[in-house]
Order: sequence, then C-alpha cells, then structure tokens
Amino acid sequence: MTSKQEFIEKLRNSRLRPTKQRINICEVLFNRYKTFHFTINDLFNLIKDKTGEKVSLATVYNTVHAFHKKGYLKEIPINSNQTYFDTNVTDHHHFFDVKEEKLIDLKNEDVGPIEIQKSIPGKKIKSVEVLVKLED
Amino acid sequence: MTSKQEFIEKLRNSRLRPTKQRINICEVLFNRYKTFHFTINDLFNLIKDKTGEKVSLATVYNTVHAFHKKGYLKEIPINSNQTYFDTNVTDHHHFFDVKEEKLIDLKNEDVGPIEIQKSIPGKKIKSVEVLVKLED
DNA sequence: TTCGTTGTTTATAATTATTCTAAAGAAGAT
DNA sequence: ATCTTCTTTAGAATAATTATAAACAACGAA
Ligand SMILES: [Mn+2]
Ligand SMILES: [Mn+2]
Ligand SMILES: [Zn+2]
Ligand SMILES: [Zn+2]
Repeated sequence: MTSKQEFIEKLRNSRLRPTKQRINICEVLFNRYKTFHFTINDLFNLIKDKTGEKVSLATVYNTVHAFHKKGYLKEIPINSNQTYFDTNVTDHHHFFDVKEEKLIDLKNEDVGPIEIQKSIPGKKIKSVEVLVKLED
Repeated sequence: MTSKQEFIEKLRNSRLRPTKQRINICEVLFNRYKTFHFTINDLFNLIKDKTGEKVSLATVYNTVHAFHKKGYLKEIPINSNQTYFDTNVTDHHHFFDVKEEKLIDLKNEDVGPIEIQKSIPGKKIKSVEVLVKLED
C-alpha cells in the first residue's frame, strides 16, 4: 500500500471520508516496508515530521480508534503509561524491551502453536497474544 | 497464609514495617483460598468492606507497589484504564473477559509449554505471558 | 454549481488513573 | 523517653485519554 489513491480507496471502503488529515495519517502508518509499533504520541509527532502538516491530537486519537475498529490497527496489550498500536494486524506476538520501551515482532513460528485447553461456557476466544518481556 | 502473625513476619522479612494499614491490606490480599485479580480501586474498596478500617488511596498504591517489588504481587499486562494485579505470582497465563473486565487464571498445562525461538542480542527473557481475550 | 446534510476537525475543557509533596504520625533502636 | 527513620495521609500535580461544541469539509441531490 503506497499511493495516495490507495489510501483514499481504503478509507472509502470503510465509509470513512478521505480527508487530508486521514490521508496524512495513512501515509505515516501504512506507507512503509516494515511493521510499525507506535503510541499516539509517536504518531502525532511523526505526522508533523513526515508530512509537514499538523494534525490535531484529537484527530489522531479519533483516527487511530477508527482504524482500530475497522481492523487496520491492532492494540498491543502491555502495561505502560501509553497504549501501543501495531500496523501488523495479522496474528503475531511480541517482545517488549522494557528499558527501551520498544516492541519487536515475533513470528508465529518463533513461538509455536498455542492450543488453549480450557474453555469458559458461553465465551469464545477472541485473541491469543504472547508478550515476552526483555531485560538486559 | 492466614494469621496476622504470619503477615507481620512476611512484612518484617521484606524490611517493611508491619503497620496496621499494611496488615489490613495483607488480610484482603492473602487471606484467601483462591488467587485474586484486582485493580487498585477494587482493593481500596474491599479494605473498607472487609476490615471496617479505611486506608488512604495513596497507601494502597504505595503498598501494592512495594509488594509488587518484593515479588508478592504480579502485574498482568492488559490494556485497560486500570492496572491489574494478581496474588498468584507463579508463572501462569490468563483469560480476560473483555465484557466483564475480569481475569481468569489459566494453568500452564492449559496452555502448554512456550518456547521462544528468537533471541535479541544483549537481552534476556524476563517473562512470557499469554493473554487470551474472551468475547460472548 | 449550489445547497442541505452529514461527517470531520479542532481547540479546549473534563475526566481519571497514577504519582508527587510535605506535614503529621507511628515504629524501631538506644 | 528520645531520636531517627519509615509510613500515612490529604491534597495537589501530572499526564493519557475522552468529551464538547463550534467551525469546517465532503457528499449527494437538485
Ligand atoms: Mn481502541
Ligand atoms: Mn508496579
Ligand atoms: Zn507487531
Ligand atoms: Zn492470575
């Protein structure tokens, strides 16, 4: 996903109007080779840096939540003062470098298949996530 | 762990003075048959309910952090507005019922062994936690 | 293209979990 | 008892996130 046209289509397909702000956010989030792990604040700053245009913090929050809801972003469960998101929405797991406060992808094959043997009546499994904390 | 004397010893062993407040908190946290998953606010309210004595919120925070540092409590990585803690400090994993906002223990045998095949130079693994989100 | 509608952005305020501060109090040692 | 050190506490400060509501932009129909 690389061109502005594609972002516009992507937004249209989700019934999100393709505004200048959302397209800029798409550029920062999705115009990359590698997966991107970020906090709202990371993103907020990168938008200014990479596009030269400022988007209000409220819009960054709104858009990230909209993309999350549409399945374009994944929320990574860690305890931090800030919430982390991930552009890689496939099933995968993470290292979290506690000192650097950085997430690193783990491929499924790096972890192996996880079979949950217990079940709770009336509930079904929504996601299975492994978090591996790293220290020096 | 059941008697007040034991809590006093436990606190002394950790070089934490056995104050009335800390002992009350121990009663609520550790005088139970089953593991206990809680937020600071849960605990704050339970102390009043179960002991009849009020402990200030700041002390609840201080004590939970002290116990966490001493290894008497485990912090559970989930994305929530509040931080969850666990009196079960053994290696184990969790279900998180997203609707009820409740944690449920998973025994290691319910998940199976997890072998991380990837390593990061200069870093070592501190913990491996599986979080299974549940929906209706 | 214009117009009315609906969705979006924004600055700013509100909320809320958590941490900090500093003074009063309690525990421990001598 | 006295001194020191640790602890508790109310309240203030911090900081991430969410809510508000007015200005603005995209859309679709005329
Ligand atoms: Mn979200
Ligand atoms: Mn802690
Ligand atoms: Zn990832
Ligand atoms: Zn547990």
